[in-house]
This record gives sequence, structure tokens and C-alpha cells, in this order.
Amino acid sequence: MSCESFFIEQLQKKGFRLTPQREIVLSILHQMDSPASVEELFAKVQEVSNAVDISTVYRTLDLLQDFNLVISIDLGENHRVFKLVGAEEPHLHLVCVRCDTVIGVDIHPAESFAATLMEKNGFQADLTRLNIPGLCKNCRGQKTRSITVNTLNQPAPLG
Amino acid sequence: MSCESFFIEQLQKKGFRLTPQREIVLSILHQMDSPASVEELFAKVQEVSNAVDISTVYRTLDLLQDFNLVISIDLGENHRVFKLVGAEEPHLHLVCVRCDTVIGVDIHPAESFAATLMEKNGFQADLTRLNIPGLCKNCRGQKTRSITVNTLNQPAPLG
DNA sequence: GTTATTGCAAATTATTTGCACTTGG
DNA sequence: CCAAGTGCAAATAATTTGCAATAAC
Repeated sequence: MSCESFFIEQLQKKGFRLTPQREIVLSILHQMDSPASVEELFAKVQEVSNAVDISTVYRTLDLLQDFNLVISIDLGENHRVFKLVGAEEPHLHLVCVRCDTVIGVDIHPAESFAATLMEKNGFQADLTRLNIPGLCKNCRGQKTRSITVNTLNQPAPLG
Repeated sequence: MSCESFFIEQLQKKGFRLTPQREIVLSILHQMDSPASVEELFAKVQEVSNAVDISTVYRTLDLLQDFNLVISIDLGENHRVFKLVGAEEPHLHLVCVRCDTVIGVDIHPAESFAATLMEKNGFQADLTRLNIPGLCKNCRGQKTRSITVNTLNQPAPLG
């Protein structure tokens, strides 16, 4: 079953409607090869039909998240991106703190770690929502760059 | 060395000043036994001196983050909390998606997982910034509760 | 036809900023 | 003293919402 037919099925099940706007948003999400911000998605949507409002994009993204067709990923403070996850195996996401690239990776290597958390802390980790901050291969390679704020210092000191 | 003396030392090193407002914010952070929102911190600060402005609280939190004395944790969309990390061993944080409780746990169990990510993806995970979503012991225990939005469905379907 | 959905504009919320005044070193 | 820091009020930015008009089913 395709994303689209699943979407339509879900809509019908809830008594919701299939509108052109919703179709456009879903098709745009299909086109993106990496997670995109609302702004980016909205821009693409408007290329198809400039009558579509950004509030409709927000509303559609909410709906798609409710259907588990889309996830959102927070890239620090003010940057949220959305990704169509349709048929994929659940992924966890590596988020580069320098370039904001998001890499989806297999969830299995995290499972023994999750098992440890359950054992030691009784905490049931939700790996499908797990975003791991760090440096991607590229950014790790780049030695320096002008850092202003973080010249500051080392890990955690004192008490 | 205490948090306070490290703070003072850092301030002097940068030519910044030790103000009563900054002292109050730091002392309030010390009092909190779990991560707190700006709103909560601001309320406590005002109990000490109601002349302190919320913008000063924001500015001080920024400063403390630059000094690595404080970290911020995002609890989904519109909820950010701050935690004094002073002398502590770096922790990773388990964030309950139901009750928003944050539990700091030892970072070591995550290290072999991080090693795998490096090996397989060339990704250098920053475990000190890692927040793991899931259900805490308590919330896992609670069988049901009224769920409206998430009645919706199962993991990820189709493609 | 009926009700969900939309576009629009206004509201909301969290955070940031400009600036004149205050104050720490 | 005088630059750093503050309070205040206004600006920003991202998201949400109320509502009358529109369109799916």
C-alpha cells in the first residue's frame, strides 16, 4: 500500500476529507530527500499552488503526524524539520549540530542500549523518536572554523 | 571549586561582572532538584527580588550555558528546561514523554552504542547532549489514560 | 445539503532586542 | 569614571486560532 492510499484510508476512517491541499503537501514531502522545515515545504507547496496558506501546511503536517506518516525532528532551539516516514523501517536520526544534516540509521544497534536503560532505570526508551546530536563525517573532518560563543571552554567543572 | 567560584572566575576572565541578579539566578538553579523552565526559575527569582526582569533571567541562562554550567533540555515543541550541571559527571537524560520528568543517568552504557555509530556511520555522537524520549517507570506502570490524538495508530506503514 | 476544511487576519507564546539608566570594578 | 549590565517596552518569529466563505462527499 502506498503512502497515498494509506492516507486516504485513514482519512475515510475518521470522516476526514481528501483535499487538493492535503494531496499537494503529501506530494511535496515525497519529493524531499531530506527532512525539511515548514518554510521550505511551504515554498515548494506554493510553487504548485500559491493559494495554499501556511496554516494549511501546519494543519496537514499535524494530521500526517497523527497518522504516523510524518515525524518531526528538533534541531536545537528554533529549527524543526519534518520527514515522511511512510513504509520505512523505523529509523533513529543522527543530527549534525554543525550543519544540521539529519541521517536516518538502522535502529537495531540502539536496542541493547535501550535494554540496559530498561534494566537499570525501568525506562522504556522510544527509539523511533530518538535524535542523536553530534558531528557528521564531513563536519568532523573540518578541523577549525570561526567559533565565537564556544571558545569558552571545557566540559563540566566543579560543584 | 564551587559553581560559584568557577562562575566568578569565568566572569573575571572575560571582563564580565558579578551582579546580584546573576547570583540570584545561580542560587535558584542550585535550589532546583529537577530541570526547570524559564517561567519556574523566573518565579523563584522574583521571590528573592521582584525587581529582576525575565530578560535578565534569559540573559543569565545564556551566559551560564556558555560557561557550560547549565544545559537546556527540549521537551517537545514548546517546553524547554534548564539544569545546573556544575561538577557532575556528564549525564545523559531520560525524558518521559508523558510526564516530562527528566532523569539524569550515567553516560557509560551509551558508549558502546556511540562507538557503533562512529564505526558504521562516521558519526561522532555527543552523549552529553543526548536526550532519550520514552516512558519513565511510573508512567509505564499506568495502564491507560484518556488519549485523544494518539488513538490513531500503529508504527509505520507503507511506502 | 452538511460539515470538514480552507484562507485570511488576528492572537498567542516564547524569546530577543534597543535603549536610557544604573552600577560593578 | 565608564563599559557592562539592567529593566522596560517594543519587536520578532513561529505557530495557532476564530471565523466566514468554500468545497468534499
